[in-house]
Amino acid sequence: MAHILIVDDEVNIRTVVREYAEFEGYDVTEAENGMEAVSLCHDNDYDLIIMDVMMPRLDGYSACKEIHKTKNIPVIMLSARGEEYDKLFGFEIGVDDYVVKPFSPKELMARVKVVLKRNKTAGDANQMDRYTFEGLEVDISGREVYVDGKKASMTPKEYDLLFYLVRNKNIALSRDKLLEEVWGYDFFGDDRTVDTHIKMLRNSLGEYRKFIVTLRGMGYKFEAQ
Amino acid sequence: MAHILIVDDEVNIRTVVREYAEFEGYDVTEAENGMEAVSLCHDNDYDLIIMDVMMPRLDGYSACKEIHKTKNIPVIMLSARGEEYDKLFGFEIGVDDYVVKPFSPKELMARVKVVLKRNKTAGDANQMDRYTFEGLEVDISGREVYVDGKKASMTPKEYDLLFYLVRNKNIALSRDKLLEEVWGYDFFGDDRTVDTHIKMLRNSLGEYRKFIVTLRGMGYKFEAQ
DNA sequence: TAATTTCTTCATAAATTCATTATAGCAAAT
DNA sequence: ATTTGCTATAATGAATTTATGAAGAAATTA
Repeated sequence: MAHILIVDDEVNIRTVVREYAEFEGYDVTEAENGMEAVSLCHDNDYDLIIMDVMMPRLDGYSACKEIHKTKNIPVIMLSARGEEYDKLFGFEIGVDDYVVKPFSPKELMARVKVVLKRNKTAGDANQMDRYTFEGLEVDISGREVYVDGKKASMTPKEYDLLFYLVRNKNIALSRDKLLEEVWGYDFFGDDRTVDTHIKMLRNSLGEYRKFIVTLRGMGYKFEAQ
Repeated sequence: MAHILIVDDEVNIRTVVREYAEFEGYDVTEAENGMEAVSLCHDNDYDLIIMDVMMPRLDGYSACKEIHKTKNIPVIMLSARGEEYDKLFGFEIGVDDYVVKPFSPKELMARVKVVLKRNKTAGDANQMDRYTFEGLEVDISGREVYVDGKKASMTPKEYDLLFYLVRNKNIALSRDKLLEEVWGYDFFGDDRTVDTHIKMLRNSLGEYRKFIVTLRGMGYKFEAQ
């Protein structure tokens, strides 16, 4: 069943939403503010976020933007009446729906249902994830890479490694982390294996090898945008 | 550009919405009640319907149900405050969004934008059921395949496999994914079964076998256009 | 039930890719 | 400037993966 993250600084709101959501059969996790939500999303996968706009530490919009940098999770915003400008703005940055406070939990649940259903069918087959960095195009769903418009042919490990790096762009990744995520938790080989594959990947990327940065004493990072 | 049908018995509302919609670049048609809307939808194709709930002759919900019997057009409902039961009910019968009267035209336009965008990506796949790739014709609804105009006779699994590949063309598909989607979740056989059927499918496709690409270490992909 | 078609598994050869090692090269610290 | 530790690269044998043909099992049809 779907896992929902509820982000609000008022414990009463969290509790009410949690109760209704759990009654509907969803798993629920709570966060007190945007900062906590971002951190939780970094380490976990949620299917939907219900988030207040006004919160201490990090507001709902900023948190939404931050989370969407790395993950594509639908968001329902809880906002006070009369924040129309924010509404227009919010749809732009990837908010899926708004519920105005004070809200009816029933209506909120109806909207949760709709948003989840919508994203289920969308994400199933045709969720395109395609990235462009200057002349480098990385089409993860199509498992294709173009260097200056020309298709690069790479080995499986090169694809897997590049896709993982791109998905986690601008995040430092240790060799251990890469081995665990790209090779699998059951791989107990040499650290240097990563180096070799980074080398081959760099060759495949030509001038765009520059996006793969060596973090001396640490690992690697895909640095772009 | 998108064509919008506005259904409301109050001419002032229709006019305001029309002006904002046309400013955004949409084509607009008006209807006075549900009956008229149903009749218009019977003869024309609209991309979105904005419809009031309360109308003489035929109310919004009934009209929505009636229209959805034959066409899959997204609907935004205009409703008065405090119609919560209706909201829950509406999501069930295929209403995409609600806007509460009195509404801000700006907000309405923001929601129009979201709903259209959502349905653009979703509706794309559902309509087309016949594909042509050079001399290869794939008629999914007719369950027929033509190679250079000549009907190819294939086994059930070959059809199912090809249709799934074509429906998800340019998307990398793992053997597990194919087994799950084409064979069913209750198939617990060998991975290599896919290979064998790919082989037979390729033979059936003759020169157009080229569209089925092997993704080493991963699976297969139908690559075309 | 028998005949026919289709499906799945298995074995093998060919092709590709991988992990490791050794060595050279580079960067930071002393 | 030298040392130390880390990274880049090339080479190679091992391992993995795919294509294919064949055969028995299963399902469908007559």
